[in-house]
Amino acid sequence: MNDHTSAKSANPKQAPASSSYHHGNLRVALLEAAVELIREGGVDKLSLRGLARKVGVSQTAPYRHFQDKNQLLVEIAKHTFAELAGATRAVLDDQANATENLYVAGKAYLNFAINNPERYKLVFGPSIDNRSSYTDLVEAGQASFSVLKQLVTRGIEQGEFLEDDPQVLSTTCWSAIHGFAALAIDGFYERQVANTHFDTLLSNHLRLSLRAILR
Amino acid sequence: MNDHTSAKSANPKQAPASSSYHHGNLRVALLEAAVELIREGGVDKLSLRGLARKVGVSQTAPYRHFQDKNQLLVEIAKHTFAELAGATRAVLDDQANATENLYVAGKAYLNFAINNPERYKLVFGPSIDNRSSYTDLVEAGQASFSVLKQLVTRGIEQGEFLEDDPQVLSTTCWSAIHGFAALAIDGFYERQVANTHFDTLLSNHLRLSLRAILR
DNA sequence: TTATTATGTTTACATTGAACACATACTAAG
DNA sequence: CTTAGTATGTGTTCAATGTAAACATAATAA
Repeated sequence: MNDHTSAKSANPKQAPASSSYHHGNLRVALLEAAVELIREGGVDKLSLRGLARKVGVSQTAPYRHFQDKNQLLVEIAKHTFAELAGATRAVLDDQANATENLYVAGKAYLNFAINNPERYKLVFGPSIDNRSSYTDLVEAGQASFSVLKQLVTRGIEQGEFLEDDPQVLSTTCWSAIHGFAALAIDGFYERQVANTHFDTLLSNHLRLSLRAILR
Repeated sequence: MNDHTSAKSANPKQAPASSSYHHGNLRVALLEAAVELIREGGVDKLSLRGLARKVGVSQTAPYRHFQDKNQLLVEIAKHTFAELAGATRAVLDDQANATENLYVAGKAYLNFAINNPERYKLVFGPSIDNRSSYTDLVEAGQASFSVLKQLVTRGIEQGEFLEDDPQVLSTTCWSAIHGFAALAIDGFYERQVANTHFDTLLSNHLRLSLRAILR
Protein backbone atom coordinates (compact mmCIF):
# COMPACT_ATOMS: atom_id res chain seq x y z
CA MET A 1 0.00 0.00 0.00
CA ASN A 2 2.89 2.35 0.54
CA ASP A 3 5.28 2.17 -2.35
CA HIS A 4 5.97 5.76 -1.58
CA THR A 5 9.71 5.68 -1.99
CA SER A 6 9.62 3.68 -5.19
CA ALA A 7 8.14 6.56 -7.16
CA LYS A 8 10.61 9.16 -6.01
CA SER A 9 12.04 10.48 -9.27
CA ALA A 10 9.23 9.09 -11.35
CA ASN A 11 7.55 12.20 -12.73
CA PRO A 12 10.40 13.80 -14.67
CA LYS A 13 8.93 17.10 -15.77
CA GLN A 14 6.32 17.84 -13.15
CA ALA A 15 6.21 21.38 -11.88
CA PRO A 16 6.57 20.53 -8.20
CA ALA A 17 10.02 19.12 -8.89
CA SER A 18 9.59 17.14 -5.71
CA SER A 19 9.42 13.54 -4.67
CA SER A 20 6.11 13.34 -2.87
CA TYR A 21 5.34 14.52 0.61
CA HIS A 22 5.55 18.24 0.01
CA HIS A 23 3.39 18.79 -2.96
CA GLY A 24 5.12 22.06 -3.77
CA ASN A 25 2.03 23.61 -5.23
CA LEU A 26 -0.84 22.47 -3.15
CA ARG A 27 -2.62 25.75 -2.72
CA VAL A 28 -3.21 26.43 -6.38
CA ALA A 29 -3.74 22.75 -7.11
CA LEU A 30 -6.53 22.75 -4.55
CA LEU A 31 -8.08 25.88 -5.96
CA GLU A 32 -8.05 24.53 -9.49
CA ALA A 33 -9.41 21.16 -8.52
CA ALA A 34 -12.08 22.83 -6.43
CA VAL A 35 -13.17 24.95 -9.35
CA GLU A 36 -13.44 21.86 -11.47
CA LEU A 37 -15.44 20.00 -8.86
CA ILE A 38 -17.73 22.96 -8.46
CA ARG A 39 -18.20 23.21 -12.19
CA GLU A 40 -19.17 19.56 -12.28
CA GLY A 41 -21.39 19.20 -9.28
CA GLY A 42 -22.06 22.60 -7.82
CA VAL A 43 -20.81 24.10 -4.62
CA ASP A 44 -22.95 21.93 -2.44
CA LYS A 45 -21.36 18.77 -3.71
CA LEU A 46 -17.87 19.99 -2.98
CA SER A 47 -16.33 18.35 0.03
CA LEU A 48 -12.91 19.08 1.38
CA ARG A 49 -12.26 15.40 1.67
CA GLY A 50 -13.25 14.71 -1.89
CA LEU A 51 -11.09 17.59 -2.96
CA ALA A 52 -8.10 16.25 -1.06
CA ARG A 53 -8.69 12.86 -2.58
CA LYS A 54 -8.79 14.31 -6.07
CA VAL A 55 -5.51 16.11 -5.56
CA GLY A 56 -4.04 13.01 -4.00
CA VAL A 57 -3.27 14.36 -0.61
CA SER A 58 -4.37 13.63 2.92
CA GLN A 59 -7.76 14.86 3.98
CA THR A 60 -6.45 17.46 6.37
CA ALA A 61 -3.74 18.86 4.15
CA PRO A 62 -6.05 21.59 2.79
CA TYR A 63 -6.21 23.05 6.26
CA ARG A 64 -2.58 24.12 5.90
CA HIS A 65 -3.65 26.47 3.13
CA PHE A 66 -7.16 27.48 4.07
CA GLN A 67 -8.52 28.09 7.53
CA ASP A 68 -11.67 26.19 6.70
CA LYS A 69 -13.96 25.32 3.85
CA ASN A 70 -15.53 28.73 3.85
CA GLN A 71 -12.18 30.38 3.26
CA LEU A 72 -11.57 28.18 0.25
CA LEU A 73 -14.89 29.26 -1.18
CA VAL A 74 -14.12 32.88 -0.49
CA GLU A 75 -10.90 32.59 -2.42
CA ILE A 76 -12.67 31.07 -5.40
CA ALA A 77 -15.36 33.72 -5.23
CA LYS A 78 -12.75 36.45 -5.34
CA HIS A 79 -11.22 35.00 -8.47
CA THR A 80 -14.62 34.63 -10.02
CA PHE A 81 -15.49 38.26 -9.36
CA ALA A 82 -12.26 39.29 -10.99
CA GLU A 83 -12.90 37.15 -14.03
CA LEU A 84 -16.43 38.45 -14.30
CA ALA A 85 -15.26 42.04 -14.16
CA GLY A 86 -12.56 41.25 -16.69
CA ALA A 87 -14.92 39.60 -19.11
CA THR A 88 -17.25 42.56 -18.89
CA ARG A 89 -14.55 45.15 -19.32
CA ALA A 90 -12.98 43.28 -22.21
CA VAL A 91 -15.80 44.03 -24.61
CA LEU A 92 -15.98 47.75 -24.00
CA ASP A 93 -15.17 50.00 -26.90
CA ASP A 94 -13.96 53.54 -26.29
CA GLN A 95 -15.25 54.61 -29.67
CA ALA A 96 -18.77 53.45 -28.99
CA ASN A 97 -21.38 55.35 -27.00
CA ALA A 98 -22.50 54.36 -23.53
CA THR A 99 -25.69 52.71 -24.69
CA GLU A 100 -23.89 50.39 -27.05
CA ASN A 101 -21.24 49.66 -24.47
CA LEU A 102 -23.77 48.87 -21.83
CA TYR A 103 -25.49 46.49 -24.18
CA VAL A 104 -22.38 44.52 -25.04
CA ALA A 105 -21.19 44.60 -21.45
CA GLY A 106 -24.51 43.16 -20.35
CA LYS A 107 -24.23 40.48 -22.95
CA ALA A 108 -20.71 39.61 -21.85
CA TYR A 109 -21.80 39.52 -18.24
CA LEU A 110 -24.66 37.17 -19.01
CA ASN A 111 -22.46 34.97 -21.16
CA PHE A 112 -19.99 34.59 -18.34
CA ALA A 113 -22.73 33.82 -15.87
CA ILE A 114 -24.37 31.26 -18.11
CA ASN A 115 -21.10 29.60 -19.00
CA ASN A 116 -20.01 29.44 -15.38
CA PRO A 117 -23.27 28.87 -13.62
CA GLU A 118 -21.98 27.13 -10.55
CA ARG A 119 -19.36 29.71 -9.83
CA TYR A 120 -21.83 32.47 -10.47
CA LYS A 121 -24.11 30.91 -7.90
CA LEU A 122 -21.22 30.62 -5.51
CA VAL A 123 -20.46 34.28 -5.84
CA PHE A 124 -23.98 35.50 -5.27
CA GLY A 125 -25.61 32.64 -3.48
CA PRO A 126 -25.77 31.70 0.15
CA SER A 127 -23.01 29.11 0.11
CA ILE A 128 -20.46 31.40 1.66
CA ASP A 129 -20.98 32.05 5.34
CA ASN A 130 -20.45 35.43 6.80
CA ARG A 131 -19.60 37.17 3.57
CA SER A 132 -19.29 40.63 4.99
CA SER A 133 -16.43 39.70 7.24
CA TYR A 134 -14.19 38.99 4.27
CA THR A 135 -13.21 42.47 3.20
CA ASP A 136 -11.29 41.20 0.19
CA LEU A 137 -14.38 39.56 -1.11
CA VAL A 138 -16.52 42.61 -0.55
CA GLU A 139 -13.99 44.72 -2.39
CA ALA A 140 -13.87 42.30 -5.28
CA GLY A 141 -17.62 42.61 -5.54
CA GLN A 142 -17.44 46.38 -5.47
CA ALA A 143 -14.82 46.32 -8.18
CA SER A 144 -17.12 44.33 -10.43
CA PHE A 145 -19.98 46.67 -9.77
CA SER A 146 -17.86 49.71 -10.49
CA VAL A 147 -17.39 48.64 -14.10
CA LEU A 148 -21.09 49.06 -14.54
CA LYS A 149 -21.25 52.21 -12.52
CA GLN A 150 -18.60 53.99 -14.54
CA LEU A 151 -20.39 53.08 -17.72
CA VAL A 152 -23.67 54.40 -16.42
CA THR A 153 -22.08 57.56 -15.15
CA ARG A 154 -20.59 58.28 -18.56
CA GLY A 155 -23.93 57.64 -20.18
CA ILE A 156 -25.56 60.18 -17.93
CA GLU A 157 -22.88 62.77 -18.60
CA GLN A 158 -23.28 62.34 -22.32
CA GLY A 159 -27.01 62.73 -22.13
CA GLU A 160 -27.84 59.21 -23.18
CA PHE A 161 -29.34 58.14 -19.86
CA LEU A 162 -31.73 59.71 -17.41
CA GLU A 163 -30.31 62.38 -15.18
CA ASP A 164 -30.82 60.34 -12.04
CA ASP A 165 -28.45 59.34 -9.30
CA PRO A 166 -25.88 57.05 -11.00
CA GLN A 167 -26.16 54.74 -8.05
CA VAL A 168 -29.86 54.30 -8.64
CA LEU A 169 -29.54 53.71 -12.36
CA SER A 170 -26.69 51.27 -11.86
CA THR A 171 -28.63 49.38 -9.28
CA THR A 172 -31.52 48.93 -11.63
CA CYS A 173 -29.26 47.72 -14.42
CA TRP A 174 -27.49 45.33 -12.15
CA SER A 175 -30.73 43.95 -10.78
CA ALA A 176 -32.14 43.44 -14.24
CA ILE A 177 -29.08 41.61 -15.46
CA HIS A 178 -28.45 39.63 -12.32
CA GLY A 179 -32.07 38.63 -12.14
CA PHE A 180 -32.01 37.30 -15.64
CA ALA A 181 -28.77 35.44 -15.00
CA ALA A 182 -30.05 33.91 -11.80
CA LEU A 183 -33.34 32.78 -13.27
CA ALA A 184 -31.71 31.46 -16.41
CA ILE A 185 -29.13 29.52 -14.42
CA ASP A 186 -31.74 28.00 -12.19
CA GLY A 187 -33.54 26.82 -15.29
CA PHE A 188 -36.64 28.92 -14.93
CA TYR A 189 -36.43 30.04 -18.52
CA GLU A 190 -36.60 26.53 -19.81
CA ARG A 191 -39.43 25.40 -17.61
CA GLN A 192 -41.70 28.36 -17.13
CA VAL A 193 -41.10 30.07 -20.44
CA ALA A 194 -40.48 27.10 -22.63
CA ASN A 195 -41.98 28.32 -25.83
CA THR A 196 -39.71 31.29 -26.43
CA HIS A 197 -36.19 30.70 -27.61
CA PHE A 198 -33.56 31.49 -25.04
CA ASP A 199 -31.32 33.71 -27.14
CA THR A 200 -34.26 35.76 -28.23
CA LEU A 201 -35.26 36.12 -24.64
CA LEU A 202 -31.78 37.24 -23.71
CA SER A 203 -31.32 39.94 -26.30
CA ASN A 204 -34.83 41.20 -25.82
CA HIS A 205 -34.25 41.41 -22.13
CA LEU A 206 -31.15 43.52 -22.67
CA ARG A 207 -32.89 45.77 -25.14
CA LEU A 208 -35.84 46.31 -22.83
CA SER A 209 -33.73 46.77 -19.72
CA LEU A 210 -31.82 49.52 -21.45
CA ARG A 211 -35.08 51.34 -22.06
CA ALA A 212 -35.48 51.61 -18.32
CA ILE A 213 -32.69 54.13 -18.06
CA LEU A 214 -32.62 55.62 -21.55
CA ARG A 215 -33.55 59.19 -21.74
CA MET B 1 -34.10 9.84 31.68
CA ASN B 2 -37.32 8.23 30.58
CA ASP B 3 -40.21 9.44 32.63
CA HIS B 4 -42.34 8.90 29.62
CA THR B 5 -45.30 7.35 31.34
CA SER B 6 -45.40 9.84 34.17
CA ALA B 7 -46.48 12.66 31.83
CA LYS B 8 -49.27 10.79 30.19
CA SER B 9 -52.23 13.06 30.68
CA ALA B 10 -50.12 16.03 31.56
CA ASN B 11 -50.82 18.45 28.72
CA PRO B 12 -54.55 18.96 29.16
CA LYS B 13 -55.47 21.10 26.18
CA GLN B 14 -52.86 20.22 23.59
CA ALA B 15 -54.14 19.78 20.07
CA PRO B 16 -52.86 16.25 19.51
CA ALA B 17 -55.17 15.03 22.25
CA SER B 18 -52.81 12.11 22.60
CA SER B 19 -50.59 10.65 25.25
CA SER B 20 -47.23 10.55 23.48
CA TYR B 21 -46.07 8.07 20.93
CA HIS B 22 -48.25 8.96 17.99
CA HIS B 23 -47.87 12.64 17.68
CA GLY B 24 -51.12 12.93 15.75
CA ASN B 25 -49.95 15.90 13.81
CA LEU B 26 -46.35 15.31 12.99
CA ARG B 27 -46.37 16.24 9.35
CA VAL B 28 -47.56 19.79 9.80
CA ALA B 29 -45.62 20.18 13.02
CA LEU B 30 -42.48 19.30 11.12
CA LEU B 31 -43.29 21.71 8.33
CA GLU B 32 -43.94 24.55 10.73
CA ALA B 33 -40.86 23.88 12.80
CA ALA B 34 -38.79 23.61 9.65
CA VAL B 35 -40.01 26.96 8.42
CA GLU B 36 -39.06 28.46 11.73
CA LEU B 37 -35.63 26.89 11.69
CA ILE B 38 -35.10 28.08 8.16
CA ARG B 39 -36.20 31.55 9.07
CA GLU B 40 -33.68 31.59 11.89
CA GLY B 41 -30.66 30.01 10.35
CA GLY B 42 -31.22 29.57 6.65
CA VAL B 43 -31.81 26.41 4.72
CA ASP B 44 -28.27 25.22 5.03
CA LYS B 45 -28.45 25.10 8.79
CA LEU B 46 -31.55 22.97 8.77
CA SER B 47 -30.92 19.37 9.70
CA LEU B 48 -33.53 16.69 9.89
CA ARG B 49 -32.14 15.61 13.21
CA GLY B 50 -32.29 19.08 14.66
CA LEU B 51 -35.80 19.37 13.35
CA ALA B 52 -36.82 16.10 14.97
CA ARG B 53 -35.23 17.22 18.21
CA LYS B 54 -37.15 20.48 18.12
CA VAL B 55 -40.44 18.72 17.59
CA GLY B 56 -39.54 16.22 20.28
CA VAL B 57 -39.55 13.12 18.20
CA SER B 58 -37.05 10.50 17.18
CA GLN B 59 -34.58 11.35 14.47
CA THR B 60 -36.05 8.96 11.96
CA ALA B 61 -39.67 9.87 12.51
CA PRO B 62 -39.61 12.55 9.80
CA TYR B 63 -38.91 9.85 7.25
CA ARG B 64 -42.43 8.56 7.79
CA HIS B 65 -43.76 11.79 6.34
CA PHE B 66 -41.12 12.81 3.83
CA GLN B 67 -39.10 10.55 1.63
CA ASP B 68 -35.98 12.51 2.34
CA LYS B 69 -34.77 15.95 3.26
CA ASN B 70 -35.17 17.19 -0.26
CA GLN B 71 -38.85 16.33 -0.24
CA LEU B 72 -39.36 18.33 2.92
CA LEU B 73 -37.76 21.32 1.26
CA VAL B 74 -39.87 20.87 -1.83
CA GLU B 75 -42.98 20.93 0.29
CA ILE B 76 -41.94 24.15 1.96
CA ALA B 77 -41.01 25.67 -1.36
CA LYS B 78 -44.44 24.88 -2.74
CA HIS B 79 -46.11 26.64 0.17
CA THR B 80 -43.80 29.57 -0.24
CA PHE B 81 -44.62 29.94 -3.91
CA ALA B 82 -48.29 29.93 -3.06
CA GLU B 83 -47.83 32.56 -0.38
CA LEU B 84 -45.78 34.68 -2.70
CA ALA B 85 -48.40 34.50 -5.42
CA GLY B 86 -51.08 35.25 -2.88
CA ALA B 87 -49.29 38.26 -1.47
CA THR B 88 -48.82 39.61 -4.96
CA ARG B 89 -52.38 39.04 -6.05
CA ALA B 90 -53.79 40.49 -2.86
CA VAL B 91 -52.78 44.04 -3.69
CA LEU B 92 -54.24 44.11 -7.18
CA ASP B 93 -57.05 46.55 -7.82
CA ASP B 94 -59.48 45.92 -10.63
CA GLN B 95 -60.23 49.62 -10.86
CA ALA B 96 -56.62 50.58 -11.39
CA ASN B 97 -54.78 50.40 -14.69
CA ALA B 98 -52.12 47.83 -15.46
CA THR B 99 -49.23 50.15 -14.81
CA GLU B 100 -50.37 50.96 -11.31
CA ASN B 101 -51.17 47.35 -10.61
CA LEU B 102 -47.80 46.20 -11.78
CA TYR B 103 -46.15 48.73 -9.54
CA VAL B 104 -47.97 47.67 -6.39
CA ALA B 105 -47.62 44.02 -7.27
CA GLY B 106 -43.89 44.48 -7.64
CA LYS B 107 -43.77 46.21 -4.31
CA ALA B 108 -45.72 43.41 -2.65
CA TYR B 109 -43.48 40.83 -4.22
CA LEU B 110 -40.37 42.57 -2.98
CA ASN B 111 -41.82 43.02 0.46
CA PHE B 112 -42.56 39.35 0.72
CA ALA B 113 -39.10 38.45 -0.48
CA ILE B 114 -37.38 40.80 1.90
CA ASN B 115 -39.49 39.75 4.86
CA ASN B 116 -38.95 36.07 4.13
CA PRO B 117 -35.43 36.06 2.81
CA GLU B 118 -34.50 32.53 3.73
CA ARG B 119 -37.57 31.02 2.22
CA TYR B 120 -37.18 33.15 -0.85
CA LYS B 121 -33.67 31.82 -1.23
CA LEU B 122 -34.95 28.31 -0.73
CA VAL B 123 -37.45 28.74 -3.51
CA PHE B 124 -35.02 30.13 -6.05
CA GLY B 125 -31.69 28.95 -4.77
CA PRO B 126 -29.79 25.76 -5.31
CA SER B 127 -30.76 24.09 -2.04
CA ILE B 128 -33.33 21.86 -3.62
CA ASP B 129 -31.89 19.02 -5.64
CA ASN B 130 -33.41 18.00 -8.89
CA ARG B 131 -36.11 20.62 -8.96
CA SER B 132 -37.50 19.74 -12.32
CA SER B 133 -38.49 16.27 -11.25
CA TYR B 134 -41.03 17.64 -8.77
CA THR B 135 -43.87 18.60 -11.06
CA ASP B 136 -45.90 20.08 -8.22
CA LEU B 137 -43.11 22.48 -7.48
CA VAL B 138 -42.69 23.46 -11.09
CA GLU B 139 -46.40 24.12 -11.36
CA ALA B 140 -46.38 26.22 -8.22
CA GLY B 141 -43.65 28.30 -9.79
CA GLN B 142 -45.59 28.69 -12.99
CA ALA B 143 -48.64 29.73 -11.04
CA SER B 144 -46.66 32.51 -9.38
CA PHE B 145 -45.31 33.66 -12.70
CA SER B 146 -48.72 33.67 -14.27
CA VAL B 147 -49.91 36.41 -11.93
CA LEU B 148 -47.32 38.64 -13.49
CA LYS B 149 -47.99 37.43 -16.98
CA GLN B 150 -51.70 38.13 -16.83
CA LEU B 151 -51.02 41.60 -15.59
CA VAL B 152 -48.59 42.27 -18.38
CA THR B 153 -50.92 40.84 -20.99
CA ARG B 154 -53.70 43.14 -19.88
CA GLY B 155 -51.34 46.08 -19.99
CA ILE B 156 -50.46 45.30 -23.56
CA GLU B 157 -54.07 44.93 -24.58
CA GLN B 158 -54.93 48.27 -23.06
CA GLY B 159 -52.10 49.97 -24.85
CA GLU B 160 -50.10 50.79 -21.74
CA PHE B 161 -47.18 48.51 -22.50
CA LEU B 162 -45.14 47.78 -25.59
CA GLU B 163 -46.75 45.55 -28.16
CA ASP B 164 -44.20 42.80 -27.69
CA ASP B 165 -44.59 39.15 -26.89
CA PRO B 166 -46.12 39.06 -23.39
CA GLN B 167 -43.70 36.31 -22.52
CA VAL B 168 -40.77 38.56 -23.31
CA LEU B 169 -42.10 41.53 -21.38
CA SER B 170 -42.99 39.37 -18.40
CA THR B 171 -39.57 37.82 -18.37
CA THR B 172 -37.94 41.20 -18.23
CA CYS B 173 -40.17 42.32 -15.40
CA TRP B 174 -39.57 39.19 -13.46
CA SER B 175 -35.83 39.39 -13.94
CA ALA B 176 -35.74 42.97 -12.81
CA ILE B 177 -37.72 42.29 -9.69
CA HIS B 178 -36.11 39.00 -8.84
CA GLY B 179 -32.67 40.46 -9.36
CA PHE B 180 -33.37 43.26 -6.97
CA ALA B 181 -34.79 40.87 -4.41
CA ALA B 182 -31.86 38.52 -4.67
CA LEU B 183 -29.24 41.22 -4.40
CA ALA B 184 -31.06 42.94 -1.56
CA ILE B 185 -31.41 39.71 0.36
CA ASP B 186 -27.79 38.83 -0.06
CA GLY B 187 -26.93 42.20 1.37
CA PHE B 188 -25.36 43.70 -1.71
CA TYR B 189 -27.39 46.84 -1.35
CA GLU B 190 -25.99 47.53 2.06
CA ARG B 191 -22.41 46.84 1.21
CA GLN B 192 -21.89 47.96 -2.34
CA VAL B 193 -24.38 50.79 -2.42
CA ALA B 194 -24.25 51.93 1.12
CA ASN B 195 -24.83 55.62 0.64
CA THR B 196 -28.28 55.44 -0.86
CA HIS B 197 -31.24 54.67 1.35
CA PHE B 198 -32.75 51.29 0.74
CA ASP B 199 -36.39 52.29 0.37
CA THR B 200 -35.49 54.97 -2.10
CA LEU B 201 -33.53 52.41 -4.02
CA LEU B 202 -36.49 50.08 -4.04
CA SER B 203 -39.12 52.47 -5.29
CA ASN B 204 -36.78 53.95 -7.83
CA HIS B 205 -35.99 50.52 -9.09
CA LEU B 206 -39.65 49.77 -9.57
CA ARG B 207 -40.28 53.06 -11.29
CA LEU B 208 -37.36 52.57 -13.66
CA SER B 209 -38.11 48.94 -14.35
CA LEU B 210 -41.60 49.88 -15.43
CA ARG B 211 -40.12 52.27 -17.98
CA ALA B 212 -38.57 49.26 -19.66
CA ILE B 213 -41.90 48.04 -20.91
CA LEU B 214 -43.99 51.20 -20.96
CA ARG B 215 -45.07 52.34 -24.32
C1' DT C 1 25.32 21.20 11.10
C1' DT C 2 21.35 22.45 13.76
C1' DA C 3 17.12 24.90 15.22
C1' DT C 4 12.92 26.71 13.23
C1' DT C 5 9.25 26.90 10.40
C1' DA C 6 6.21 25.29 6.64
C1' DT C 7 3.79 21.65 4.97
C1' DG C 8 1.68 16.82 5.16
C1' DT C 9 -0.08 12.67 7.65
C1' DT C 10 -2.60 9.92 11.16
C1' DT C 11 -5.84 9.53 14.35
C1' DA C 12 -9.89 10.98 16.49
C1' DC C 13 -14.51 13.01 17.28
C1' DA C 14 -19.08 15.08 16.64
C1' DT C 15 -22.76 15.81 13.27
C1' DT C 16 -25.30 14.59 9.50
C1' DG C 17 -28.58 11.90 5.97
C1' DA C 18 -30.23 7.65 5.55
C1' DA C 19 -31.34 2.38 5.87
C1' DC C 20 -33.05 -1.30 8.72
C1' DA C 21 -35.49 -3.97 12.03
C1' DC C 22 -38.53 -3.46 15.67
C1' DA C 23 -42.44 -1.33 18.74
C1' DT C 24 -46.71 0.77 19.36
C1' DA C 25 -51.09 2.71 18.25
C1' DC C 26 -55.18 3.08 15.12
C1' DT C 27 -58.68 0.91 12.08
C1' DA C 28 -61.54 -2.21 9.90
C1' DA C 29 -63.37 -7.27 9.45
C1' DG C 30 -64.80 -11.19 11.68
C1' DC D 1 -64.64 -7.56 21.53
C1' DT D 2 -61.02 -9.65 19.35
C1' DT D 3 -57.78 -9.77 15.79
C1' DA D 4 -55.27 -8.88 11.73
C1' DG D 5 -53.31 -5.27 9.05
C1' DT D 6 -51.53 -0.77 8.45
C1' DA D 7 -49.72 3.70 9.77
C1' DT D 8 -46.60 5.93 12.58
C1' DG D 9 -42.53 6.23 15.85
C1' DT D 10 -38.16 4.30 17.99
C1' DG D 11 -33.32 2.41 18.38
C1' DT D 12 -29.48 1.11 16.18
C1' DT D 13 -26.31 1.34 12.71
C1' DC D 14 -23.44 2.98 8.72
C1' DA D 15 -20.87 5.95 5.70
C1' DA D 16 -19.61 10.74 4.72
C1' DT D 17 -18.36 15.07 6.29
C1' DG D 18 -15.86 19.28 8.75
C1' DT D 19 -12.37 19.96 11.79
C1' DA D 20 -9.12 19.58 15.85
C1' DA D 21 -4.72 17.64 17.86
C1' DA D 22 -0.56 15.32 17.82
C1' DC D 23 2.98 13.75 15.05
C1' DA D 24 6.29 13.45 10.79
C1' DT D 25 9.00 15.28 7.23
C1' DA D 26 11.00 18.57 4.35
C1' DA D 27 12.79 23.39 3.45
C1' DT D 28 15.16 27.27 5.34
C1' DA D 29 17.79 30.31 8.45
C1' DA D 30 21.33 30.39 12.17
